[in-house]
Amino acid sequence: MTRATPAEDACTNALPTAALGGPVSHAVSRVARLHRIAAGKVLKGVDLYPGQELLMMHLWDRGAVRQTELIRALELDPSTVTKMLQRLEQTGHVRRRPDPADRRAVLVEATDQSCALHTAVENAWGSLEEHTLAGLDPAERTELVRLLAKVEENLCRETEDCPDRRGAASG
Amino acid sequence: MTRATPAEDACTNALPTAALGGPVSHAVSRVARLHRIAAGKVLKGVDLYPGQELLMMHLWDRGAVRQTELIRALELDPSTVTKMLQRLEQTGHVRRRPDPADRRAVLVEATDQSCALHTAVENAWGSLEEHTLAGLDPAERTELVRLLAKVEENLCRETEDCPDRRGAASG
DNA sequence: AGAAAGTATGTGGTCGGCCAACGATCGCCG
DNA sequence: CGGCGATCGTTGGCCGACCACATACTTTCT
Repeated sequence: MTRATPAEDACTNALPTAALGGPVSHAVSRVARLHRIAAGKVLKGVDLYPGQELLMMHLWDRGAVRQTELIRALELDPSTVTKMLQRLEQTGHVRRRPDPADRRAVLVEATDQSCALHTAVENAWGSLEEHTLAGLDPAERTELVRLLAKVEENLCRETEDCPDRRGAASG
Repeated sequence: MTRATPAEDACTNALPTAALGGPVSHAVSRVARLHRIAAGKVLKGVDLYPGQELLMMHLWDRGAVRQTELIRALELDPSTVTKMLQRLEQTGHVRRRPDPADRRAVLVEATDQSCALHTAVENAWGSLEEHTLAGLDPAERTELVRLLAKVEENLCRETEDCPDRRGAASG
């Protein structure tokens, strides 16, 4: 009677009510957690914590930006970004300077030191992705992305949190 | 060039390098975060924080258990469970008493008060699941679960964290 | 029995992440 | 020019989650 999907059979040995009532919810949490742990391990080598790499990538990608920009791009809480930046600054990955054009704002940019990690991080990120998707053929990968995107949109609608209704794509 | 999948187009307006280098990793983090937020909102009504509901569900499902059992079932760090339990105890959802059979261990069980929430939580969890999967037909849902399970297994292998090689499924 | 190994749990510290509330600016409008 | 709402960022508090380390008890082995 303890039949389960292959992965569940491999990683757990009982299906609590939670799994029956919400298999996807359950799976998402677990996958996310495992993924974060895996990311943490990979990132350890470059002195970054999971979550920080996304921020750094954005910085490497766009150069000096305001925190607001990061907040929007990463879709995180402002306070979260502030604190991440504080630590990142302290570890020398990031530099912050006041925006001459707007004294409320702060411009953030990656330090040269951190730029040295750029490639390493992207490689790590890439191999993590590859590891995550091991055993999935291209069609399955595409499908997974598609389904995940649909789910994301559903949840996005719920939280009503994504600042999309502003036509920012046009500019 | 700003082509993106529908959901990304709906929730973000630019694809950083991160998204290109690891679309699935990216999607998983975001879906998980949004899902957690959604769960948080739903759970607010029952005085629980996201994460706690899984623990409670296990308790409702299995009655009095040891922390070890919870740790194994939820696949969390022991210290995490300890702290969750401390808070849960303080909010009156859970009771802890020493295990007479093993004085190292502690037996945890849901309080009567918390049992009143049982149904509410399961309903909430169910509707969250439904909301998450809105617009996905049964075949897509199955496929999503299947792919997620595969991914989970991949990551599980990496972290080498899942205590599966012990034949506990018999019990 | 007594030491060594193993198990169950707790502590302290660090992070990411959220919310609520606050100080500082900028901008618009009267 | 002066006020007032919107915007940018920060602080404090709290939670989940990790790790490393410490403690208490059990089991096993000599």
